[in-house]
Amino acid sequence: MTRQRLGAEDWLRAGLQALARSGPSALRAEALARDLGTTKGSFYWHFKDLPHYLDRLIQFWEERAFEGVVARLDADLPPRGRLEQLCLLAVGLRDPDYGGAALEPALRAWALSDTNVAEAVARMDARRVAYLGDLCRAAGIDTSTAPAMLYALYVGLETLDRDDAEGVMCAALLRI
Amino acid sequence: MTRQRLGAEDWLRAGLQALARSGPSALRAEALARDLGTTKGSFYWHFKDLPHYLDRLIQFWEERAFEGVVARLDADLPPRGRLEQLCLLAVGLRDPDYGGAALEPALRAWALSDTNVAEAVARMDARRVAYLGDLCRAAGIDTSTAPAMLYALYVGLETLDRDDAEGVMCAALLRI
DNA sequence: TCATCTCCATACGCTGGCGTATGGTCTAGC
DNA sequence: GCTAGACCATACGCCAGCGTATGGAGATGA
Repeated sequence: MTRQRLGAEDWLRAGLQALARSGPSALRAEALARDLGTTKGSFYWHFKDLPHYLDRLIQFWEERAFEGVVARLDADLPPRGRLEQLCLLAVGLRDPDYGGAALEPALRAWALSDTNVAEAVARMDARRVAYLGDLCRAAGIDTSTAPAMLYALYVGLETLDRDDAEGVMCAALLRI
Repeated sequence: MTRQRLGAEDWLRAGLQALARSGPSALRAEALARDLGTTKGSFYWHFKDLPHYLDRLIQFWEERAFEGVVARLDADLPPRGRLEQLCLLAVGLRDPDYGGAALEPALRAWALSDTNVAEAVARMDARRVAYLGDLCRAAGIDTSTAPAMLYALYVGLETLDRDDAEGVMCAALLRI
């Protein structure tokens, strides 16, 4: 049973889930209200209007999508170990509370029609590739293509949502 | 100067371009009519309604997205050469008439809210991975992960639309 | 008990896009 | 030139979703 009274964060979580489930067109006040079993009266209490909500939603994602994975890494692992752990965590981890595996593909789709989203996604990509670059450098791996390759592979595996994603990532890591 | 009289195919090409440029929400009769410098009177002459148009659009893409690349391969190249040529062509080729690099990410986004699209994309993925598998087998490459890896890498590079996509794909091919 | 504040429900006007109806324009064939 | 058919413009009714206004329920403190 869900809580009776909702907070802004409930609406944001519901937004990410709806985005992952049905794409950007699901981000509408009345549809989200149906998902949450309430009415848009609550929505417009917590958020000024739809654009403000969407801004908060991107921000909500951006605050979690990087730290959420990196925070799980073992700090006492050597660089190469952390790199491998990161890659396998990324393709394996799926938090259904925040949309699961389909979230980021949907976000990238949303980015096509919203400049703010496009900028947030670009920032996130740059941040992640830079972090992969740091790990590769520390592990003595050539950084000319490896970070971009690992990240593209991650994005592709996430998009395709294949069952053998971990196996494929593993095979790639063995060849680097 | 564009033609005065439009055919169904003009609407389909415009649809793929709009999809790539602005995402699935751009697939509306009146918006497409604006893009083509006409009115929706023409749209509803060529198509019964929006769902029929969208079905034709998926079909239009599905008929071209596989053959369009494979037809460009040199038949007299050895298997490994064809494999490499295919991968580099795929990440390099961009036909702006059919939406360019952003098309397929947008299609995958659209698939989130439309079962028919999801099925078409899944068919296409399976077909391409199977073809990569054939090439790998013929080239004596282990097929347990290589086809899926190359394809995921392709999807990721296409999604990220990086300038160094060819270089990254090249590096991956050298390690297979 | 009562007042107050937080949060939600409902009703309303507004806009934008869908699909239809109807009439206009262009072109081919005669 | 005329006619028929292919193609497009415009106007209309309809509906879904936005944002607002207003009232009501539930908790909390005096």
